[in-house]
Amino acid sequence: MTARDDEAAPTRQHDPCRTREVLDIVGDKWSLLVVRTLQEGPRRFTELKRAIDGISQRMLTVTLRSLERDGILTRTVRNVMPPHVSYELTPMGRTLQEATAPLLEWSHAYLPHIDAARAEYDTRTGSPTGRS
Amino acid sequence: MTARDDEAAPTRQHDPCRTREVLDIVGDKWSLLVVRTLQEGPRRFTELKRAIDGISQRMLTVTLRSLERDGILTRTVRNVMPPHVSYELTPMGRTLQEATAPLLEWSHAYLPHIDAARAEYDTRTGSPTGRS
DNA sequence: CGGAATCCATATCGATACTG
DNA sequence: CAGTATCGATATGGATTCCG
Repeated sequence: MTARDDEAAPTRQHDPCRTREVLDIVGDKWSLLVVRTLQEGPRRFTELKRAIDGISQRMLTVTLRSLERDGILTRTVRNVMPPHVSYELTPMGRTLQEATAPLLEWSHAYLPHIDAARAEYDTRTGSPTGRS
Repeated sequence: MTARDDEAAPTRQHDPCRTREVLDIVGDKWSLLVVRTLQEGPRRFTELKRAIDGISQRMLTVTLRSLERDGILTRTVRNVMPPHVSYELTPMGRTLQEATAPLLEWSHAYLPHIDAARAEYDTRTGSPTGRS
């Protein structure tokens, strides 16, 4: 349930709930990829679909709708034949892109390290990968 | 200049897979919350459970195991009665915490704006989200 | 105290088919 | 071209119970 009554928040140390909500926005499988692709400028539906490898039509639509609803991007329809729909980051969307940039850079830097850590863990604990 | 002539606006993909993988690490429901709580120092299991409101025992265990496997945190067991298990960020875990800090700050700043954007979108489209 | 194991509800996602 | 609708597989997460 999404209870929107946060006026009774105790303001203790930091607010635990809000931190989680940001993942409801960009924590899904494709949102960050869409935001990152749109960072370079407006793109059409099929352009996005081509740019984001592996995404299905359905998930692209769902992701775009969600981001549009959250005010991260805008959807502009030109009613011609064939249809022309363009997506573009809002100012808020650009601030999101900037806020996520460090995380994307981190992933670049540390994913190999994580692969190594996983392998080491699996070896140590005798997990499926290593086997005996 | 341009060796290629027809590369007007290609909408290329940078590297699609790696960007996604970071979400397999911190894109779940609780990982960022755990990392953020451990930012303040080592914590025991029950301390984490109390600090992260709403998390179940199962999900805390699962999340901690995953982060341990990825080398984000360490698990230290003191074999006494009652058992004493302490979790602590690794150096790599701290770099992750720093990389996600901007995103957490962003959520702090923009979540109210997003709530407004959602309400406006739902009103505009007559969406059934909030029900009547 | 700090889990592991099981059961089950829901959320998420992909594939496919159809539409204006 | 840019969707929508439906279906089914799988992932995720909560509640509960048990155990050293």
